[in-house]
Amino acid sequence: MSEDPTGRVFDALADANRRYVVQVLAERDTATATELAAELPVTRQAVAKHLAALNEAGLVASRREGRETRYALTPGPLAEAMDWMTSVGAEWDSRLDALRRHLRKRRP
Amino acid sequence: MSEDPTGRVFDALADANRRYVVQVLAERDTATATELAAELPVTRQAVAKHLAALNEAGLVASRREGRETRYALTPGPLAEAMDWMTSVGAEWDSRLDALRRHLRKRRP
DNA sequence: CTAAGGTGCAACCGTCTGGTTGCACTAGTA
DNA sequence: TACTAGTGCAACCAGACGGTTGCACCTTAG
Repeated sequence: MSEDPTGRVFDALADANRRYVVQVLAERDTATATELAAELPVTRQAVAKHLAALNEAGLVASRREGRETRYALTPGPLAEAMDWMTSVGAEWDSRLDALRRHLRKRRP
Repeated sequence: MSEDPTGRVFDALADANRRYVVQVLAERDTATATELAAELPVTRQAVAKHLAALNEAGLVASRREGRETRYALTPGPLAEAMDWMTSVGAEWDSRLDALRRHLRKRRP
């Protein structure tokens, strides 16, 4: 994979625990590794690794705050990944129409 | 990962070769493993594995045609993956606005 | 100062993954 | 029939991955 931004995003989102972290981070604004570990069936260190992966994918940013490190989303790369999907999806298209209609619903 | 449709899609799209296969399959309608292998720096068997992965993710379907097996896209699951992205993305939002405008451009 | 909560780093382990090679099988073709 | 192109299957390998444990290092509360 190495230097492949889109690939890193997809790879980061491929893990269910990582997706859960992203979801939680989307609801509340920030969270720490230990907080997240409490809601997941894995160790705090495992979560830390996941956060590191998300960070390397550019999806998350860390900020030290006293004795804890809080993480927050940085959604730029996610849009890029979606961009890849839409541009490829535009080629064969018929299904994509349904998708577009679906997106419209969220923004009347 | 096991039984995780969304995860399998993201995982399938995480590999650059696999994404290239999807891209090619989006341009021309169908292709065989050997055809694809000719345009990639890997063996035919490697491509076959990638196609198997894409197939398991539900992104691709195979059809035997005489002595060759042609593959074609089945874009349903891709929309599901995008759905996950949009529904999560909707939470924090500001960046998502730019994305929506971007999508609108493709469909005036 | 001391104790405790929160991190980070490193080693280790089993498993999955992308890739290869080798071989056997099927289907058209000369 | 004999040849050739296209597949499929299996074994194998090195490296990455998700996860764990153990420990040392700050930072705040008593």
